[in-house]
Amino acid sequence: MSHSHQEKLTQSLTRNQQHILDLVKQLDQPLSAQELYVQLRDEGKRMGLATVYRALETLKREGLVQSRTLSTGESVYSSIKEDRHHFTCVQCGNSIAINECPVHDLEEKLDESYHFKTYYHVLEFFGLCDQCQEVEQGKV
Amino acid sequence: MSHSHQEKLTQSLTRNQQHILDLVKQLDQPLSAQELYVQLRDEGKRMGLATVYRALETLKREGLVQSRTLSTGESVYSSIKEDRHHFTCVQCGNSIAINECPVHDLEEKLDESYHFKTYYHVLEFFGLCDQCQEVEQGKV
DNA sequence: CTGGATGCAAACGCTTTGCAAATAG
DNA sequence: CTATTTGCAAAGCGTTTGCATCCAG
Repeated sequence: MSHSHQEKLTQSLTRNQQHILDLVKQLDQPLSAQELYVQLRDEGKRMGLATVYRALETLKREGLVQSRTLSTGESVYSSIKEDRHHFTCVQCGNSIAINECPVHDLEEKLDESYHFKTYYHVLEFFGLCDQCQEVEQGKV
Repeated sequence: MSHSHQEKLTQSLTRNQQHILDLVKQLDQPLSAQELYVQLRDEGKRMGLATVYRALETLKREGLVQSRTLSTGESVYSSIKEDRHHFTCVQCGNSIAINECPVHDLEEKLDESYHFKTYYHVLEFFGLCDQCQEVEQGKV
């Protein structure tokens, strides 16, 4: 049971939890619990859907995985390599990824002044995308 | 049917939509659709729960109301006066409001370069709060 | 008259939970 | 042997939707 290069975890990971973490890490895009469940099944790593949900919750608590909630209400999970922020259109619901992030300085300050231990942050912009602005103005 | 000081709305608001917007504006904290529903009922402004949901969606599309999703999965709605960001503990689920916001400059830049029309943004930090860090370390 | 708004109840879909069996240490 | 984890199916719960009715213009 090798935990590869993990730091000081509160508890060690179970086999299933490790499988899920490995999968999330190797993916380049966030997936929902159900999508991860299917993916794992296809890889031969069979486990119950409830286990996937429970494992993701554990991994989140451990700071190993992050999640964001889509406009549909479902959560998607990804590893905490880098920030990936989004603009979401309140009209069509589409999301566009954004690279810039002006938050790191503030993050450090908050951790100090509030004694937080921040694992990650989520920054989302909401408004109208280019196309939906045109639709609203009757241009289309 | 006076729309007070609203700008160029795509469509005019119905009476119920106006009631909901008024209520959201006068509240100092975000409420869920169901909480708003109860509040409206208590004020004598009776309407169906579905109407509240539909109205909030409309108000959001119009850029008159903003929402954020709690860790429980439910959405809470508030007016777009000012940003109010949060730190949420992945362990206990508690949220703490934060005043600082380093995002405005970026917001303008994005609107320009992507042709977005940003109504509002949401910034959330996730990690361990002071107390839960201590619990994890066995200090409690 | 006509299209949108509304209310109600049923349906949805993601997530959580109860419980017994399997597993870890 | 005891504490956890797991799987399955059954709830749970906020939200959405179908449909008949109501209302505004």
